[in-house]
Amino acid sequence: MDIERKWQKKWEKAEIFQANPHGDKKLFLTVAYPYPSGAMHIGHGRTYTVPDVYARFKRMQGYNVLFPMAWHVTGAPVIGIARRIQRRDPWTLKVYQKVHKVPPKELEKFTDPEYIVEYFSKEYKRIMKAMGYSIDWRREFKTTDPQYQKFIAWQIKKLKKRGLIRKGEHPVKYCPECENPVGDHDLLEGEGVAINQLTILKFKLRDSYLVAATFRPETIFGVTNLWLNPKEKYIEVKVDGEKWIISEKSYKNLSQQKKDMKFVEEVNPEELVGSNVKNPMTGEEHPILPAYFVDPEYGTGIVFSVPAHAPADYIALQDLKKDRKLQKKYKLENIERIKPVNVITTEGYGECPACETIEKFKIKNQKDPRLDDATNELYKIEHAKGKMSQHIPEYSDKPVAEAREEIAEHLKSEGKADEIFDFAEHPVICRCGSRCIVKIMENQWFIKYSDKEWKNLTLKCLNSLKIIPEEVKANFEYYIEWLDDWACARRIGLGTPLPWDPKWIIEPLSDSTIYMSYYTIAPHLKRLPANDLNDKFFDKIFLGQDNKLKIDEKLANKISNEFNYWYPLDWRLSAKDLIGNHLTFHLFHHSAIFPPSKWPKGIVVFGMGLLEGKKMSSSKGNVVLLSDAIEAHGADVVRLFLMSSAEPWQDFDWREKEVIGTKRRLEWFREFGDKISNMIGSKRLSVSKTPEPSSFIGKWMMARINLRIREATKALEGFQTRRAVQEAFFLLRKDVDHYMKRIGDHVDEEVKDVLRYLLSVWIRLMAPFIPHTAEEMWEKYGGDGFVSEAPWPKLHEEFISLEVQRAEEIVQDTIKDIMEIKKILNIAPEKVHVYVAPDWKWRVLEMAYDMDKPDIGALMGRAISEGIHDDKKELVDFIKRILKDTLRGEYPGRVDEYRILSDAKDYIEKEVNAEIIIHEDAEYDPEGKAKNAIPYKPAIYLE
RNA sequence: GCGGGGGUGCCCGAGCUGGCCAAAGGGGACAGGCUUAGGACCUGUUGGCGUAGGCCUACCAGGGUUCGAAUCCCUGCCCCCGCACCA
Repeated sequence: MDIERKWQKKWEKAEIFQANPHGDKKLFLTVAYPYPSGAMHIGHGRTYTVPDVYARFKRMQGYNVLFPMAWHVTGAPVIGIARRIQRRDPWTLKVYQKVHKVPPKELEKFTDPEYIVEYFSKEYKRIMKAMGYSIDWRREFKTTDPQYQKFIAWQIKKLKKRGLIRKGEHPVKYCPECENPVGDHDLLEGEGVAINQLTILKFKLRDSYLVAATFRPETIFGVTNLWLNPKEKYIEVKVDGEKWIISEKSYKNLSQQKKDMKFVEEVNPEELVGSNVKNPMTGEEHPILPAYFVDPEYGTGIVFSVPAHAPADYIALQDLKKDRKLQKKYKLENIERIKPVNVITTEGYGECPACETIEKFKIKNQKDPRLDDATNELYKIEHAKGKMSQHIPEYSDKPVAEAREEIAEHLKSEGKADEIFDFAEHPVICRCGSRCIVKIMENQWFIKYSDKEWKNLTLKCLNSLKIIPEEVKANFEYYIEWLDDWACARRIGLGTPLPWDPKWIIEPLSDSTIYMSYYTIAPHLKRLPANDLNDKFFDKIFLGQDNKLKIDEKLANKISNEFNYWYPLDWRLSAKDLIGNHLTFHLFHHSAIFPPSKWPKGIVVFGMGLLEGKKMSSSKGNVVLLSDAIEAHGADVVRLFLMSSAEPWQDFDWREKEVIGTKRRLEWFREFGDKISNMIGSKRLSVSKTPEPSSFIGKWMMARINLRIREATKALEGFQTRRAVQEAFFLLRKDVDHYMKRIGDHVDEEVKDVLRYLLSVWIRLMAPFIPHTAEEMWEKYGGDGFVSEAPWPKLHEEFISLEVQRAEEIVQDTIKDIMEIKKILNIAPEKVHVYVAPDWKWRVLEMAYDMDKPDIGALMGRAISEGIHDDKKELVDFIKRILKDTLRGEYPGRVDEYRILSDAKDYIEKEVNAEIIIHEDAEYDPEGKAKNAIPYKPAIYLE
């Protein structure tokens, strides 16, 4: 732990992560800046470690790397949090005490939203430093800085000038008590509940209308009656000169959507029951009937009944038919005569799909909880596969999905229908305790992502960049296509006011689309008065316009040059769930504001974090704080674990047990360093000198080291951190273990050279992942300067010889074969005879590889004609054998098996615990085993 | 519903441009070494069968292409994620 702090201080003092323009190999990467409303947990740890690892890797490769960080403090959540803290809301207090571990003294100050973000951004910064991130902190800013606000104002004005901003209205979740729109985090109940658009159909009753809300306007042709709940209160309201009858409970919601809606009087639902209303489509008369399943809060509290297609309607009708008392009470007659009317034909269903569904689900009455499932199932099937039935005028044979739209449009245009919004589920309750409603926000500002031309430009931008992983590209395409106009301003929260309509605050996703460019100039702007940073200034800096500025021209040129040096952004990293908004906006805005040469060049998308297999969630307390993890295991362990347990775009799972396993492996690495340095003496690591061993195993080790360099480098280039760690650590470790076993105690100069080289390479390969440990070892074993600035291990492709690796495989396979035979025979032989394949077998093999499609006949023919081997029986047996399983893949080339095995003789003897006799000719072969030898697979005889 | 991604050995997870895949790596379990019995560490085993290095059964289920499929195609079942004004 002290080691980690020590190196963090040294880095800071040496300013090695401060990036200034120089040289032409630059790399600029950013990761989504945090919204500091809570403590940093291990999920965040992964998010910020990935870019750090990549930044460190690229720095070692000689790039001038810029990795900056800032704080996204714009938005509403902290306002709500502060309010709840002030109110001493027990749930909020508990979360902040127990989950975010805020000390009581600090928590007291959390009634100020600004303080919350200040507290947590400090905390974040502290932990980011403790994690060893190679961030250039000079560029730090927060999104409420006056200079940044100037930048945001410039950006949004730019869009407005391009005609990409418009005004309109928009439905939102709204708390009438707080008089504010509410987000999911503001809710006590009803998180994630969607807002649905419903069609309302007007059924005329005398001089007023009963308005029924529905998702399925197309079923209007199958209406048999209307339902209302006689236990609830109903009222008459005036809308646009019309009289509507709705439930009292729906009034609150609807009155926020129909601005001129006025309460007129209460209506007794009991008196309505039994009267007839007129169908707006067909003009038929339908009776109003009582039903208790009708939810007065949902829609309008009035439902029209389509018993053929709605299970609830059907069962309610059945219930009513059985209930003589109720019929009598409301003087209902001819109830029996009401029959379901089919309107939709769906394959697999008959005249009355609702009846069939009721039977399938075995539903007894309208109080059955399974009724929802039944309704849902039928709804989905009919929507997906249903067609309007033959007898329906104008719409017959039309798919339901189409007919639905057309019918609603048609009725609306005739004034017989309207639309409203409602929550998909009730209730939705604000943290203040009151029920939320859907409110139509008027005069809302929108960014016009629906603009066709803009979409095309953005698609072009998308096609010009690299996306990791590639699969999510389809996702981007989909979102660009699908994205509609975005409400880009809010009435509450921290942020930048809209320049032309300052009572609106620019919404947080809209103010973080091109801010990466801001990092490139942030250090300078900090020292300039915000008022001097007008639009002309940004036009000059970012777009190269030749403007007269309030600030010194030389300085402005310098700033502009720095922007041009760093931009475009090479990599943007962000989470998977932000593809649909932030990342897509990022592309939209860049394409609208910057020329193609400044468009982003790459995007990396992250997965989520799991904790012991369960989804992490701060609000549920299911998190491990990053600071606790560092405390318990050390930053390098946390880093290594996070990087090795999953690729960035996959979900990772924090399992304490495996974290501890990672810790042990890291300790092993440190100890291994000591072990090696003891073996080779305390000489300097050989960074530039590459050994050239002459022994097989030495060559093999060099091949493996370089193979790992190659693979780890390739993996890191593609942000495959897990793969890189596998190669650079686990697999290399396996190779090294093997090498150590192979050399036994023969430590000669060659071995020392190889080990010195190995250690030097290995520390550097691991440095991006475990920078503190790597620095410590680098220093200890005599590396030059910081390992963070050391050159990335150079790949010597020439060492990666297939032949050398194949040779070692022969040794290993031979041992394995001997062991297997020993096991089967259950004997402990004194001597093991090993026979290598004779020359003629190699020649036949080469011949076989030479042919396009080797078969027995052709091979035999050629072998005989060339007189390769006299014994035809042996020849044909061998050919059969190699045709069966040897001829696969690429021919690795002929190897000198005798030399290889002789070279490894001592080792093999130790492994199999018997004397090894290697035969080039089968001069001693009592059981005739030698004939089994084939290339790469010597014959074996135990005695 | 729309869109995206998946189903691999006890668990996690690689492989999935077809052959060297009974399938990397980790975890767990078992056995042995070490040690004061423990912890840590090291070694080995971890689908079945087998008296000569082999055979059989396996990568959700079913079908197909191929000399050959975990890998390609079709069908079905199941799972996960996003769908907005929320960072």
